[in-house]
Amino acid sequence: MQTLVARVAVSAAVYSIDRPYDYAVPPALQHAAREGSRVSVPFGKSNKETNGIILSLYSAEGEDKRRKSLTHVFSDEFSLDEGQKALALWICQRYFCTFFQAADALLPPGIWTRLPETFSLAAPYDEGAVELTAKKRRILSVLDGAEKPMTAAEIAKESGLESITSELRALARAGVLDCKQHFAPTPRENTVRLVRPALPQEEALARLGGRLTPQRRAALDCIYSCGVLPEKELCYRTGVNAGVVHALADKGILLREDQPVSRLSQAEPPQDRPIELTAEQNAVWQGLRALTDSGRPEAALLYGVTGSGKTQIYLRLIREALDRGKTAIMLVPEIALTPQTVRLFRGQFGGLVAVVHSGMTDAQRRDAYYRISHGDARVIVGTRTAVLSPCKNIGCIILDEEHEPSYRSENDPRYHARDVAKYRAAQENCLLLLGSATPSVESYYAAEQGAYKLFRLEHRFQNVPLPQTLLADMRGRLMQGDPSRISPELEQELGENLRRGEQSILFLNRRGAARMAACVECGHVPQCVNCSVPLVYHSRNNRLMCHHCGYSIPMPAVCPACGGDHLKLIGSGTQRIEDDLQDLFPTARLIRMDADTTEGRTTHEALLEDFASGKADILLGTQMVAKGLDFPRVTLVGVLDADLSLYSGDYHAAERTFSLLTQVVGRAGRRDKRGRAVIQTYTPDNPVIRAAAAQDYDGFYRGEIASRRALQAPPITDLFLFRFGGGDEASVHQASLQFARLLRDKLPSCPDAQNQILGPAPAAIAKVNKRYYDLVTFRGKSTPAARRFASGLLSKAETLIRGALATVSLEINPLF
DNA sequence: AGCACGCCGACT
DNA sequence: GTCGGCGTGCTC
Repeated sequence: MQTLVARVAVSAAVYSIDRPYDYAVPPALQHAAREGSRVSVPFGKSNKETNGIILSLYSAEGEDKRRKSLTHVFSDEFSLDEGQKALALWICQRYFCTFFQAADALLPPGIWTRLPETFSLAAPYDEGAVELTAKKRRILSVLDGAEKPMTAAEIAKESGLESITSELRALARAGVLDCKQHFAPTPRENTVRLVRPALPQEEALARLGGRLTPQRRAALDCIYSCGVLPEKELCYRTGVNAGVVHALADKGILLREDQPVSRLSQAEPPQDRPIELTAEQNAVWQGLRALTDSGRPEAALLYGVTGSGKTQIYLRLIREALDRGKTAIMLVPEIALTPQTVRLFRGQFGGLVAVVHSGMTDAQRRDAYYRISHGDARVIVGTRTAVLSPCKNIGCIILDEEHEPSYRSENDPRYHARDVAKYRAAQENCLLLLGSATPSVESYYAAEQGAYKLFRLEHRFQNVPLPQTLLADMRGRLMQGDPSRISPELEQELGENLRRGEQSILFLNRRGAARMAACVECGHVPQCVNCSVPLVYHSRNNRLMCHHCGYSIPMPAVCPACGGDHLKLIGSGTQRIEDDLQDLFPTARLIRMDADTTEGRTTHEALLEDFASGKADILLGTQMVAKGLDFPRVTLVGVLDADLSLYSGDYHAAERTFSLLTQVVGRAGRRDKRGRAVIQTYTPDNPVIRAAAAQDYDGFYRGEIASRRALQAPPITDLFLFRFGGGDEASVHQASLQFARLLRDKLPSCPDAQNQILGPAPAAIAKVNKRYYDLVTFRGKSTPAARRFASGLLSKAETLIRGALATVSLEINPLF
């Protein structure tokens, strides 16, 4: 006897048991089940209904007793194709997650909706089939009195019992209860109801004759002058009720149709505006063009100083990909995905653009997914998640500001958009272009090694000179007990700018610079009860808040430890600097922008607009003022606490600081005016600070790569980091210790690894959200063999720690 | 005997 | 991760 069997990747399978599981396809589902289909299957001893994806189908002879059957096949629209399957496989191997986790990341959200299982008595039931505990009797009596099937939650509520799932499962297995799983239909595409005339106007009027009421007349007048309108719009414009429109449609005078929202934007045609290039840009473009013509996978790094016009080259590349009938992916950092950016690409490529980012609603993301997978959208503009888009036939993938940390996912799977892009470009034989004014050390190293072709744009647009930079030494002031955060150098420059009516930006390097409360008497610093970090003062609500978990307390009047009234705020928040500035320059108009003052994107945008239109003299803020908009009238930039981000202890610290400072300083001066920058620092001799002040990337890179080599840090070698986490510090510690011992035994047999183990050590922030973290690391080259070895160890670690109330994950070259 | 808890193996 | 089976050991 022949049975159709599906090999399924199952969502409930954890890493150490992640493999395809075989299920019989019941006849009723055989028409729907395909390779790539999303399904529901029973899994585990309790046969819990679990999501899955069919990897392949085959026919088998005879029966296999152990084989269970598919329960349900989800709608076809969001099934995985071959390319996505290969990508998911690559992701789960590279980022140490299950196949299902990887595959799910490629699909839009909200497509797995299932209703809770319901239970009912299987009448008549056999009393002798199970031994009935008091709990089970209670459950049966509740169900006996019920009119319709109940969910577990309803039964629990009705019976007053807790944790009844195991009883319900036992009763279902014994055949006493019927367990039913229901599936909600997958949400359809968002649609708009459009209305258009079905007849010529005279004919319509004739047909209505005397029944042409004023309302009908208004609706018809409107629709005949507009042609097509959304029904809502028609009602809105004419003030008629939707019933009137329905009546006209029933009489065959109007046609109503549902149009997917996603198709509407296609109405906008591509602009085909000429993309002008300077001589230097053109040279780069010709070089890249040669790469796209090669028909092989190619990768290039475009190192171009701020304002050198990288975007023009991106537009040209995308245009060229479209002309060849291909698609293009344009990735930008989270902070840069502003309405302006979207407008730029829409202006050029019109309705061919799909925007993809994680802030969109589920329905919006499904629409975008639909348009991309159907080939309606061919230019994908978005943040890191856009690199997972279901586009086919890719002509080029571009990462702007490739060094940005937002390309790294912080949730499982913890992929890096740059690496995924590299894989996809290789699969598609297309060009990967990485652009940056401060390339990541990794990428520049790869370019040096010849893995990437390197292109440079050395000249700023219209040859605007780089700002003149001044380092302000803060050390002396600190020792003299001068608490002011504004150096005399900066004060003087600010004063000058105000006199001349020019704008200034002050950038506060917030990393570690937040305002904490500390008792001057006993030294106590209020900490978060969940996370091992100091609480940060927020002036908005006068509370101390945790930036990791959101815990907060009102600002205490007295020291919670010693009861003294000397609890003071230390560190410098933007609020405090705002006060200082207001004291120094009482007439200056200030805009302060940080997490306190800007809730949500719109206020943020509005503040920047205000500043751009000259409604303020000084913009003061954190990270968010560093990037994004160009302000042509800004001629002075000040950086406060430049070095604070240098000492956070991970190997990315110097790189992050350099790129931040370079970008901020690059904001100053445009067109006709040479800008000035003042960098306030406590370590003016630090080579990273000096290189940033001089806008000297090459100098920075040479120093940094030497120090990475000395430290044996990436990209010279790779770090395999196992992270153990759990609520109980002791058991996390025990687990990581036990694992480190295991690793010591096994590591000598690992190909491409150095036989040296780091840790277990507590993570830099050891406790986050009531969870403790321990790290165990080894160094090696991230080769397929080494990754297989590490994967095996992760599985072992997972089984090792079971019951320890701990979890373990593995990352290569993570952020700490 | 009756059950709570921890450990262990299995998951198609 | 989650369940069920089984042993241990405590309690009525």
